[in-house]
Order: sequence, then structure tokens, then C-alpha cells
Amino acid sequence: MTINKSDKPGISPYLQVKQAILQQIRGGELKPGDLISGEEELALHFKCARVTAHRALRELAEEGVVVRKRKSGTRVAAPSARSTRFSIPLIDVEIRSAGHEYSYSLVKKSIIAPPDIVRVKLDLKRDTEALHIQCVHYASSQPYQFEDRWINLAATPNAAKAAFDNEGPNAWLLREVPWSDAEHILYAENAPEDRARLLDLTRGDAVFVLERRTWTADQTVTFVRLFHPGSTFRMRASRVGL
Amino acid sequence: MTINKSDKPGISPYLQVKQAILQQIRGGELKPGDLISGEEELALHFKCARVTAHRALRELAEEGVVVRKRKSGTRVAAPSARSTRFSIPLIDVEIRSAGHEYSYSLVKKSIIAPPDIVRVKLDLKRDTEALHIQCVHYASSQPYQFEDRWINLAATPNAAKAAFDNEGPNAWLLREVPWSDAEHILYAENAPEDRARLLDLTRGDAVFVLERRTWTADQTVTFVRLFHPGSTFRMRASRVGL
DNA sequence: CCAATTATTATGTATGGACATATTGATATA
DNA sequence: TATATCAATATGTCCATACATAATAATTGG
Repeated sequence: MTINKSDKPGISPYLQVKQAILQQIRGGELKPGDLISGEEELALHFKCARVTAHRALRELAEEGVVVRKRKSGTRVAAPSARSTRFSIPLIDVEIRSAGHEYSYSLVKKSIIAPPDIVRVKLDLKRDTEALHIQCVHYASSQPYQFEDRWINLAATPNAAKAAFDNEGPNAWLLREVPWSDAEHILYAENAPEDRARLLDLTRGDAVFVLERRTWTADQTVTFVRLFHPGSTFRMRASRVGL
Repeated sequence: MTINKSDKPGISPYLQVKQAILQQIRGGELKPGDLISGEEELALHFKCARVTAHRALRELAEEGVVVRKRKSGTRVAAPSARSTRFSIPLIDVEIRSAGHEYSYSLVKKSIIAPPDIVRVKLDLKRDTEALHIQCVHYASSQPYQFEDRWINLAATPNAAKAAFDNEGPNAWLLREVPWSDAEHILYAENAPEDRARLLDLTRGDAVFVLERRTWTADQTVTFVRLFHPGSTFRMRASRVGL
């Protein structure tokens, strides 16, 4: 029945356990593959309840630092399949937070049957029409992103009525479409003539492309390709564990 | 003292709560900004302990689906600052799992004072030498990645002795250096002459660059730029929540 | 009327005790 | 020997209860 409060002042016991283990791993005392003490033992060592040790280990497992298996125990994960979180902010937020002025211009808006490559991505039947939108996002009058988007009208009929004059389709979709899971693909390409012009580049200049497909429940809502000038655009993820 | 087992067979109560809330969000019944019932209320509704409801909400918060604030309550998160996990597998694993044969070739290995741009990234003093390694990773004899790496010898003195003949420096580092936090930067560029040749490309071809800086505890261990042919390389992240 | 103080409230965490479940290893059986 | 059964074990989850903490709302004093 001894409450903590004795070892360290403000830090929660489960965090203490977590940090202690992390430190051992970082310091090399625990190497990948090594077996970590069981929950019971940890609880004894750190003078806490088993559930508390359990939470520490569970969170480390969620973060990919350790691997847990019933009966076998907990081991330090092989740092092979690292993963990193990239945050993808709203374009206007991103631009403004970089200290630039955001502006937006609609290039094209039409309802047509998409080419097969897009049709497959949207999971549409042949000759089904979709909303096609092209627009450019500017940072202090410099083109920052060219957006080429297709919207499945079966999933969001309202989109056909939206103007997209002052607001980008992404902002509109976020407002109108409930929630969505997404798939992201990143790659680089040489800008063809038309895209180069829209981004104020020369034909052949490197372009950073972010492709995103979005679903609600079962339907594909939208497929978008976001093109950024390779010379200036950077996508960052800094991970400092704990 | 009523154990669950009545509502749904195998699914844990906390997952039931979690899924129920997720479904309401996905279905649009709960929109961004909406207030979710408090833990107490949820516990009552789902006939579970408050801790159970708490866990459901906590995990949803960790996943960025909801935002929690003491006294105020829990709200559906604005889907603005979305973030996605990209997994970055080991190069040889990546190539082999794509069904190709992996091979590796060392291009250059020297110990010199790095240029200022690199020096700053490695956080080294002026005129401090570092290990510079360049190598190419092949997928079925096609160049897949050109690796340009700098290693801080103060952090890993052993690296100077390593041959890197048969093994890439990344694999070596993962074995020798305990654990590490990393920063990632992605961008696109036009290949200069030398890089183009190494990747079997033409000067100016789009290249996808992954820049990574790695630390242990406080020291910068390594700074690496990984160059991929833009025409074939894709970086994927598919997120399907729950 | 504004500022400082004090409740109130919802989330955050800890504990001991209990049962659930997967997996391993030993044992018994065909 | 191969296979089925069962015990042991470490993780996984649940509960009731308790106290901690942050932020808002209410109250009080100047």
C-alpha cells in the first residue's frame, strides 16, 4: 500500500520503468534480441504493481522498441523495420506557419470519366464520371504545390455543387466528409511541360510528388497527386523518442 | 462483478468501446470538434469500468483521432494535422521482399574533414575528420539506391576499422551502435552527372532523396543521403485504422 | 469591476486481486 | 514414434477503489 512519491517527485512510475528500460537499450546494456525481465520481476524491482510494469512494456512494444510474446517474454526489437511518423499538415497551415502568405488559384474543374489509371485508383466502373479539380497553392506568390485531384461523386455528391473558388478541395473535403483512412505514396519525377509551367519551373525540373488515396468505410472518396518543386520542398520527420 | 462475455464473444471491452466511437466518427455521427461522452458516462453505457473507457479514449488520443483535455473533456480531433507512419525497411530486406536479388558495391571509403554542410549536420568541430562512405545497392543488377554516408568517428571509433566490403554501413551500424533516434528529410532533385552515372541515369533525371541523421543519447552518429531513381522508386504508407 | 482564491470536474495514474489466453514443454496415449 | 493432452508460465485484460492533476467555474475580497 506504499504510494510512490519517494523515488522521484513528479514522474509517473510507469514512465520511470519505461525510461529505465529505454536507457538500458540506448546505452547498449540491452542489445537487440535480449530478453527483458518479466513484468512480475520488474514490478518487484521498481516496487510497483505488475499492471504498471505491464503498461511500460506495452507502450514500448507499441513504439516498436520491444517485441512481446506470451509465455516467451519480452525482447529488445531488432531495429530493422524502422518506421517514422511524417505529419502532413494542411497546405495553408503549412505555408502560413513558415511565415509566408497563402493564396490559392483554381485551374480547372470538370466532371468527366477519368483515365484508366485514375479510374482504377478510385475503384470506379467504366465510363463513370468523377469530379476533376486542378489548382495551385502559393506561398507568397511563389507556386508551392500543384494539386491534381479526382473526387468520387458517388461518395460525395455535394462536391459537384461546391465552387472551390476560395477554398481548396482538401479543406472542403475535410469539412464535408466524415473521416477517412488514407494511403500515401511518395516519389520524384521530372516535370512535364504543363506541370512545370504551373509550378513556375522548367520542363524536366525535379518534382516531389505526394499521392494520396482516401476512403470512408468502404468507398474511395478521392485520389490526389500533390506536386512540389523539388528545389525548395522538404518533407520532415524528427523523432526523438520520449 | 459481472464479467463481460455477454455482449460480444472474443473482443475485449476496451476495443468494443474504441470501435464503437471510431465507427461513430467514421459514420459522421460525431464530427470534428464534437464532444464525446465522458469516461464515467461511457463506462455506464458500455457496462464497464471507468479505466476501461479511459483506455479506449487514451488510445484514440494517441492515434490522433480525438483530443483530450482535463476538465474540458474529449473531442473529435480536427483531421488537419494528420500524420502517417512510413516504415523504412533495411535496404536488403526491401529489395529481397520485392522479389529481386540484392547486391552491394562499395564505391569510396575515406577519412577526411567533411564539407561545412555535412560538418554542421554531424555537429563536428572545424577540421575534425569523419568517415566518408559511398556505395550502391542493386536490385537484380539494377541500381536501386546510392548511399552517401558520413560517420562520426568520435561516436563509433570502430567504424574506421570496418571493411564494408560485403556489408552496407547501415547494417554494420545497426549491429554495432546500440540504439538511435533519427531525423528524416525527404526531397526530390535533379541528378548531377556523377550521381546519375552511379544510378545508371542521365544527368538531370529526377532523384528521390532520403536524408537521415542519427543520434545515440547526445552524439550524432551518422548523416546519410540515400538517392533513388525517381522513375522507379516509391515510398508507401498505407494506414487502415483498426 | 477586476483580481485572487477556492470549489468542481474530467482526465490521468496506481494498486491488488482476479481471470483470460497463447505458447511452450512435459506427459501420456495410440 | 507420432500425436494428443495437460500443466506451467508470461503476457493480456478486467475490475473497484483511491488519489493526483489540470483547467474551468464559482466565490470572495479589494
